[in-house]
Amino acid sequence: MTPVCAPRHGEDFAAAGPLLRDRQPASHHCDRSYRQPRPATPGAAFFPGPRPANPLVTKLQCFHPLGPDEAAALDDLGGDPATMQPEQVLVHDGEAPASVCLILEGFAYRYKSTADGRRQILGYLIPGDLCEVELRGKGRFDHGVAALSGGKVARIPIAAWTGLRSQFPGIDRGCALASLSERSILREWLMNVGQRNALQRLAHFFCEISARLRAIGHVNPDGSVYFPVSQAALADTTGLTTVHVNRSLKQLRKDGMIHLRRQQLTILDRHRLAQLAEFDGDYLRLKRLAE
Amino acid sequence: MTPVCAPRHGEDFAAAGPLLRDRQPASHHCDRSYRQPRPATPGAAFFPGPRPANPLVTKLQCFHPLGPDEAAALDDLGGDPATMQPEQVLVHDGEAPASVCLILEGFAYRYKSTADGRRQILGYLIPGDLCEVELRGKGRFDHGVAALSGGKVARIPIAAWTGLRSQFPGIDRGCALASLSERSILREWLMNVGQRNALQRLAHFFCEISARLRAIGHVNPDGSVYFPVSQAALADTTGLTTVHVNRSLKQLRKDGMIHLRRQQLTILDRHRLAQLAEFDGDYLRLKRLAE
DNA sequence: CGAAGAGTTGAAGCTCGTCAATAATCGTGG
DNA sequence: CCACGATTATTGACGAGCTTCAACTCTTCG
Repeated sequence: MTPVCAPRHGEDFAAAGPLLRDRQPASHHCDRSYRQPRPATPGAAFFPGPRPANPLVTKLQCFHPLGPDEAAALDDLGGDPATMQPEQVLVHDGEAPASVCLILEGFAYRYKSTADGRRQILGYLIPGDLCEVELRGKGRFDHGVAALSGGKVARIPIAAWTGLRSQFPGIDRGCALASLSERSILREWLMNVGQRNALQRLAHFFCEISARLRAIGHVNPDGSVYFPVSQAALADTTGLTTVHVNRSLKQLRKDGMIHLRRQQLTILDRHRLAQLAEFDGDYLRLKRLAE
Repeated sequence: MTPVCAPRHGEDFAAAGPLLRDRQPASHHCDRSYRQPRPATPGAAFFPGPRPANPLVTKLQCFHPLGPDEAAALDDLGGDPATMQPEQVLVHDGEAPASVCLILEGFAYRYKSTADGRRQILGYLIPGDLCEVELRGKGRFDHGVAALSGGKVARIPIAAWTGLRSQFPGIDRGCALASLSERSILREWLMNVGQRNALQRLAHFFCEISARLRAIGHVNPDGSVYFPVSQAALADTTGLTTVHVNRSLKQLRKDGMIHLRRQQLTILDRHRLAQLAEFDGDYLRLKRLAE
């Protein structure tokens, strides 16, 4: 836990562009937010090649095959993607948003906070992930959603989105399966935080997020993945403190399991890491897991 | 955690009736499982009055009003309710059951186990709760479900159940809302285990389960509720050990917050308990909360 | 370069876990 | 109705994992 009210230095989504915060006084700071993350080693291409226009297509196809018309419909969704900045709130706790929120680039996270500012991260949203309104109309969020890194989001009006889901059964089914996957992840996280020690919790999270990133093709040629998760966020994810996260990471590094530096995560020994964490990715329900 | 392979001394549901275990050698032990729990104090009526035939109706109405035809359809579901015995497995981890499982009496729970026998309880099923197959056909469980106490279950064939949901929109919506409630509970549990201390975790769980039981009318005249949850189960729910649960309960009792004895839980000071746990029942999404 | 954030480290302490033994309770059979 | 065996609850002593506090270093970015 980290005793700061989440989201730290949070900004309102609606007031994103012009609003400047004391913490980020520079005027074109937001550039950073949707720039491709810099390579881990100078010169190394960050992503294998040009990305498909709509990561949602890639993501849904991890769960259910889409027809060409369905993929086209999703591509047409577009709208104007907005940039998101680190710690910017996408959905407030208690809000009933009028739109569905699609992550195009970067990471976001769901969270809950305690009165004294402790924060629990409830899940991560990576490119292609949707932050849906639960059941038309009725959907008050019982948690918040915020950007973890800079990136891009698309806001899709609820009407348009439900229309799309009802019109294209493949999309609908893909989303339903993705939603089940999310619930399975929640259960696994509860297991993680409730029953495993610090080393295992971190190892499990690394296995999971790397599987998800691989599934949507977000792997660098050298096998590393973009991982903009600070140790403070790791702490709030695993129910530990930053200090203990730091020490546990040191251990994992010493044991040759991972390499984590400059927002680049490399899993050096997938087998041992999974064994330590008792990780079995079946619960993710991904059709095709890279490798 | 409790280092025993969950479900402890588990029995197969299919082989329920005749199967006897070394641990329970007596031949009519199963009597206990579907008997009404005995009164906390001799002579006290356990339930206010005769219960409605189908607790599912009561439960769904906590989320969405049902038409008379819909309630009638649920009543007709019936089938032959089977008795369940404590620790009997209702759905195995990894199973793809052919029926939906409705709890009629008693408590059940979802769980996951580690290799070394530690167990995390992922949620409780109380009368009226359904253990649905997730998405027709595809539904392999990534966790197990077992009876916590003795009770009764009804098995509803998937086809009949999906038919019912598609035929009656009120039922369908009620179930969808109930499912959202379950997910919200999962998130709240993650928060609980990740960010709160032992006292708070227990307090929060008591607040939650008592709210759910009140919502379906399972309250005794004296305000107590049937609570067949052993300290070992509480430990596996909260990610603590039985010893520490025991000490924390002692503290809660000393502070005059709860009374817990012989499977009867009374919340003596709801306000202070909720305050300690930072409990706000909104996430349960119950339309009418008793009181 | 300088400031701010993120990561790292040490020392001390507290919450919670482990081990182990005793007491209370429950269900069953005599 | 009481006694017995098994499970569950309770307690003490001790130890470990994790937290807290606080300082320092490294990285990032204007």
